[in-house]
Amino acid sequence: MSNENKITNIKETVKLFKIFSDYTRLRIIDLLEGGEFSVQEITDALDTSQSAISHQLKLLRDLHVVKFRKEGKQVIYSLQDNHIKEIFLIGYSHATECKD
Amino acid sequence: MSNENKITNIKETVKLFKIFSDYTRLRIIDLLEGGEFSVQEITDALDTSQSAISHQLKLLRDLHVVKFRKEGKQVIYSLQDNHIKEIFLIGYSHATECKD
DNA sequence: TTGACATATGAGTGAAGATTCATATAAAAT
DNA sequence: ATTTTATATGAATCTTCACTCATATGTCAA
Repeated sequence: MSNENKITNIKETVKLFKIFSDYTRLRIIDLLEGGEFSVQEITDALDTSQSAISHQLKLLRDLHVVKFRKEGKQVIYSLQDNHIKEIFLIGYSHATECKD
Repeated sequence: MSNENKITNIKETVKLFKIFSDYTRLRIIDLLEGGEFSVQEITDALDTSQSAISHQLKLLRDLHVVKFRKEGKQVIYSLQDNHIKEIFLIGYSHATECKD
């Protein structure tokens, strides 16, 4: 592999890990693990401001981590693919099972 | 599981993912994948200031990601366990193989 | 023991990023 | 049509964090 590609790959990997490296975002992902939820439900569940949640959802949308559908005035979010689920679960188990 | 524990677990997971969410740190980890290297070698390989590298190494040390031994005036670093290697490689392959 | 080299570290700076605040948009209800 | 409810978003603020700069520590060589 070229050095350029190597750099690009590392940078992509950083981007991926960054998704999971914020408390609010990870709680959203953790919640959405369990199904689909409206912004309201997410906001209530995480006890965080609606605005903060919406900003993070925008981020996750832009990164193709979540998808959404509209239902009346509500917007229902869910995880985009299992891809994300997998990485989250692997990290979660590593972080919790293997204490040093 | 209690809610307290859940929160703690998520926070631990965030910490874990944060390790991998910086370009310099990830390059260090990627390099150390290949064996042990002195600070000098790391500094040269990553073309970054010695100070910046040392600061990140301190972080990685504190998080038990790397271990080190002294050899004369040199300090030789290597990865602490396979644990870290695994997560890095999983993230790396997800980030690079599965393009959207 | 003095000087050169390797690494570590505290303080300061700057940039990225997460939250708040105010407000916009859009759909439903009255 | 107007009000209420749900969500989104721009700007400002505040925080986190990575880097630089200066300097400390420690080891070897002369």
